[in-house]
Amino acid sequence: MEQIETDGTTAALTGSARAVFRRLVEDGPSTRPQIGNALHLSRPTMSAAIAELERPRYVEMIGAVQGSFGRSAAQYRVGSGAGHVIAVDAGSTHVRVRVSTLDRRLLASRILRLPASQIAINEEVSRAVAAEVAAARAAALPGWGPLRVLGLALPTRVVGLGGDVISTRQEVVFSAFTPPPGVTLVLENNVNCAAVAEQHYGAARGASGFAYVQIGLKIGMGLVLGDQLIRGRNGAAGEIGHLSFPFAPGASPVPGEAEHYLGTEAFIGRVRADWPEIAGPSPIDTAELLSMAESGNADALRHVERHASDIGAVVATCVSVVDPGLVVLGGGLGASPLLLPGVREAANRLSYPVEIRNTLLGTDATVMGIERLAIEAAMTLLIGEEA
Amino acid sequence: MEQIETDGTTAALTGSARAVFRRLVEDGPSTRPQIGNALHLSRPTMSAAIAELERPRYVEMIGAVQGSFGRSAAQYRVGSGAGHVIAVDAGSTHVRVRVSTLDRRLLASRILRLPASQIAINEEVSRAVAAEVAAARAAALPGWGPLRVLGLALPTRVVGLGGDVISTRQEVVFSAFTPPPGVTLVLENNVNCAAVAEQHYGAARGASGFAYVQIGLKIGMGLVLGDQLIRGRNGAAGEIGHLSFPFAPGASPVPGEAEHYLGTEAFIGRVRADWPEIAGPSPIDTAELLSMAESGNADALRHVERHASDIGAVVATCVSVVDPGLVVLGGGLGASPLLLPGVREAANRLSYPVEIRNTLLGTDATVMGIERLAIEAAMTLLIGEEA
DNA sequence: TTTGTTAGTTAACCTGCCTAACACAAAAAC
DNA sequence: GTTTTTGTGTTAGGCAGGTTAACTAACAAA
Repeated sequence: MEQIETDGTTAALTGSARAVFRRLVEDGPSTRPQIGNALHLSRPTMSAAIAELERPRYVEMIGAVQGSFGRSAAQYRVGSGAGHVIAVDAGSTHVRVRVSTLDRRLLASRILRLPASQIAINEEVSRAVAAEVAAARAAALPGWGPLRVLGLALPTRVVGLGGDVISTRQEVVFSAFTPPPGVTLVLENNVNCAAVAEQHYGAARGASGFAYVQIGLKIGMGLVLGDQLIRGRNGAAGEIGHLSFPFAPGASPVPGEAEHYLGTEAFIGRVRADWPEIAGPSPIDTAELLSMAESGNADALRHVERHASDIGAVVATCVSVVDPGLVVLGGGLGASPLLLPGVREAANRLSYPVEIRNTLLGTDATVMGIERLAIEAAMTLLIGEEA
Repeated sequence: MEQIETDGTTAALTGSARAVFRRLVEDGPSTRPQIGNALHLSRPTMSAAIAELERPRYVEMIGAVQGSFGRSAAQYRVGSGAGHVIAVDAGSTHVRVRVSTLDRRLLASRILRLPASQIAINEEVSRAVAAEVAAARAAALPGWGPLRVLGLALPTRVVGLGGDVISTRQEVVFSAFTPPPGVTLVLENNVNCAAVAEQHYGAARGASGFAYVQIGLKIGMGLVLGDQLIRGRNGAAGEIGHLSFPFAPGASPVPGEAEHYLGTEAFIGRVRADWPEIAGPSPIDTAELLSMAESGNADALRHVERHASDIGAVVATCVSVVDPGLVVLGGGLGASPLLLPGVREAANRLSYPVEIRNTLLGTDATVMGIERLAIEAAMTLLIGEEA
């Protein structure tokens, strides 16, 4: 009943072998005794598991580690048979690509700056993705093993097969880009990706629930509750840019108005309209406004404070709905420590106690998150049912 | 290595025995072949599992079922050794008690109407809970087996051992009520309980995620996402009464103001203030308002419509944050079909597509939900790790 | 009474882990 | 340079928890 894996499909592995493989993927190179102790596996079981995993080159020995006494221990890592993944962040200003093994050793990375900021995903972005993926694949070496999964982070809502694909613009990314056949495709919203990255590698490491709030050209949120990413029925969970606004007695709320009020365009517009002539030239964009505020400009500081307070009110709304306990601020404005105190004050004044932190990953968060999701999908392919 | 279970602690059961027991708890009496087919267990394994479960009386045979041909099949159900649970809904107007076996056979039930509507939980409620629980326990028969779990649904935030218990008032229920020693206690917010009940037995059966919105004296929400109840770091997930309000440019939002505006007190106040003198006497409470609206009174209908629209705006806020895809309306006003179209229209206009339904369980939802949670806790006690 | 069909038990086996005991390698002790 | 100490890896055997195969038991219809 031996299942010969000619291509990259699931080989029938024993439970302990799966656990060992997962451990090597998650925690990087380890010696046999380290793995055995961590997973509470006996040495014979470790021997059997390693033997199982070495046959399809899922793992490979990379050396021996000598302790103070005794025989040296063999060290293993994920092997070439496990293959690799390509992670792509198709953003509005850049296309970022990471090619990595399942244990996140970087095989190649590319960054393309788009000629102009693309407000929505379009054919230009699609062409750029096609070119970058082709370039990454052309550089492939035999030691990379098979390509298991291609992950794509998109600045749109993303719905699965059952959903209403038309209403999202997610298909536009394929207008000029044909994904390689036979490779599993993983699509995810870019803010959700950033949240995943913060959860595993960034400011939310160790938290079982938190909200990642992106504050930039658009505003959005990625929600992780009970250790799992919340996507929503229409892929719209966390679409706080779509909150209706204003919300007051007698007022007529307009859907999506929160984004128009809180996005950088409207924000910088209000700043410039309100800028006193004697204070010199008004800032041209939020980056300039931030640097003016950093150097102590009182008018700039006042506007940043005000915006932080507005963001805090939105954060408070989210806190009242899901009570995540932790909020990580990201995106162009959210990465700045200047907004942090204002958001923190407003959110805690208006709702339940919540910790607020800045991103630790910055612009790399999205591509790291889609990389993580691609690796998880590859693990499901290889050993089934990632725990 | 045989573990003799003298009291009610975990007996070391085999995996298949646990699965059989769980199946009997969840789906009620079944024959051996039914269970075996459903769980893909061979007949020898079924024999072993049943034998294991019969020794501690976790299951018992209750008869034989005859098919069209062949030998009749033995039918089993959960036995007295599995014990029972007590579920208590300590509400603001009633205290409801259900005593049931783990497979939800009702052993006893009690309803006490409180002398006056208690706006918050207090010693009066605590005394009532003590009396009702004592009465239920006094009626216990030997066939009920041991009391495994006491579940309490409370109209407060509920936090676990790690949390800030002081801020929640949840301890007030124990001011005059001492829970029976040695019995596992399960506390949960009453709206969350109602959500759990709708998820398993009511309007949200089969949905993997939805929001239960309670509209009555207070407003609140219970969130189920990815099949699990979302409680939040401070037990405040779904506390939409605590949303700050108003939320508009230049306005100063006040925390908790949403409840003051949307609760029945303020609502009926606005109705009475606005009531035209020629329309006759104004309604005294929302129940009267609803019945006037039902019989076609135009002024009553107008106010109900307006309120539905306000509720719809809050629902839209929740939909934009978590996109549950389904919202179940409950509570005194939420149970009425009159509000449904207005909420549905406003929510879908202001946010993403969302199905809106009325509760199917009404005032029983909370006690049924805490019963379910108590049973789940009892299962964890008996077989560990409820899947 | 025979026959066909379904229910349950017994026997034998398989998988996936374990412990016990032994063989092996490398530093430390002599 | 041998021997000891200590940790690494393998071999042998056992056990838990499932399987299939084959038999016995029970019951309705012919």
